Amino acid sequence: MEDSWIDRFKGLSRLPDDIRSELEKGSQIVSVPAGTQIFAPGQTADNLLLLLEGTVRVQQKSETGREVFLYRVHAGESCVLTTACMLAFEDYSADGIAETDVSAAAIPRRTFDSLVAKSPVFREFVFTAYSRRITDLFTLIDDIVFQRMDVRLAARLLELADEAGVVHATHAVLGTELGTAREVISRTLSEFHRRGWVEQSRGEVHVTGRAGLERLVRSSGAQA
Amino acid sequence: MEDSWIDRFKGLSRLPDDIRSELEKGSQIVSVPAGTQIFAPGQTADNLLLLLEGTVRVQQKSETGREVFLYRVHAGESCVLTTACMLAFEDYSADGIAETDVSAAAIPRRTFDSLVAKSPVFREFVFTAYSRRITDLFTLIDDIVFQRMDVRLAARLLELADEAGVVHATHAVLGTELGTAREVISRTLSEFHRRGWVEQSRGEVHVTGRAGLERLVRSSGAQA
DNA sequence: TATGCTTTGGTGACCAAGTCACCAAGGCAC
DNA sequence: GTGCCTTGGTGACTTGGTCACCAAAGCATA
Repeated sequence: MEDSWIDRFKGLSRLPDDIRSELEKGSQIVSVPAGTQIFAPGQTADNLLLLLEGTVRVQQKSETGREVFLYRVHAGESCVLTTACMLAFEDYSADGIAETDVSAAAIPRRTFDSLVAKSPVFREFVFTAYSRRITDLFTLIDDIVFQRMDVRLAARLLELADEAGVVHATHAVLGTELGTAREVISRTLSEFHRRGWVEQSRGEVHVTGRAGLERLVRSSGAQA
Repeated sequence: MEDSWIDRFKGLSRLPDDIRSELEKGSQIVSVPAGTQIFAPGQTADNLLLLLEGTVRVQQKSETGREVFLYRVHAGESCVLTTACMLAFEDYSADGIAETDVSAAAIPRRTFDSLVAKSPVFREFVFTAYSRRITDLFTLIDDIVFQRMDVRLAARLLELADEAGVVHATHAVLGTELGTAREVISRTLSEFHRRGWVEQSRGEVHVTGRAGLERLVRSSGAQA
């Protein structure tokens, strides 16, 4: 019991024993390969997913066919917004895609509902996750409206770079992430290159001047 | 009992009698004048508000000092996103301002928590409200990223016009509503005027050619 | 290995929108 | 009335998004 996945979630470790075991028995661990569509518009979500490994990218298809990146769910977080739709029996308008191989604890509607009813700790966990997600959305809107593209791109590069400082993404992908066009990414990256902050090769960007990017991000009164 | 405010909320009318009376006894009707700040960042929300009369505008102050309009709560709806913060004991990052005189049923945290625990119908009400709000935010992001300003302004004018077709708002206010600059509103309105769709006077816009605005909105594959 | 297709990235021209600086007219307080 | 503040208008300029291309890199396969 003491090695349960439950302990990977800060808000859940305080659960009393009876609730813990109901949660463990009433849920199951699932694994899906990278690229899997985890949920999609028009398809009712039946499970709340708590991510154990990997990342899930949540985006929305616009009426015009293009896509907007909304947020990314990391290990230790939950796809909590789907719960609204689970309990409301409404369709979700965004889709979620496994960016890497993913494993997660899947809590079916029945278990979820029962835990929300029984456990104040579980309720707090769920609403805290909500609150964080919603705040993130607010910040996203703020960024889109007021922040310059070069600052947003710099921040995103720093966020996506691996230990070696390499970002594995095409210009087109970076474009969708930031809700802009590929050309804009190309132009901005050329500018970053000119300043000696990045090197480019096909499908990846090497961050060579973290400090410069960081200075740019900080200079715009930005946070995180 | 049959004239209770509860019946103004579709999702609540199915509440069983014991829950209904708990809700009525555990909440109170409050009224505030137009312009009141109903909740603000850094101030914990203590009540879930169910709006009976009036409208509340929810916006966020950005780091740069400017404001982004997020959404508007109408009579018959709830400021449900504040519940996330109520139960998560976290601060809300947006502020809510009464646009008109407002009356609302205020449900304190204690009552809210107890109802969520006891009543599946109440849970569904809450999560449905969430789901709608979140979907709205997604649509907003989509609009901001992909929709042209003239289309967005046209849609907003149609939405804000009273029965006489008059919108009471300065260019600056319309600017914040759409997350753009006053100048852009001025220019776009001049263009609408040139096309005979609106007349302007200080602090208000008269919609004289609904059909034209509607055509513009429809032409861009927009909904609602 | 040559041939062609697809993916990725680069570029110039153009348009839409945000920013800046400034001015003019309307309304209000005194 | 006089001055002040709010509201709206305008031109010049920058940033970002769109469109139409093209070139180079990778890949399949004949």
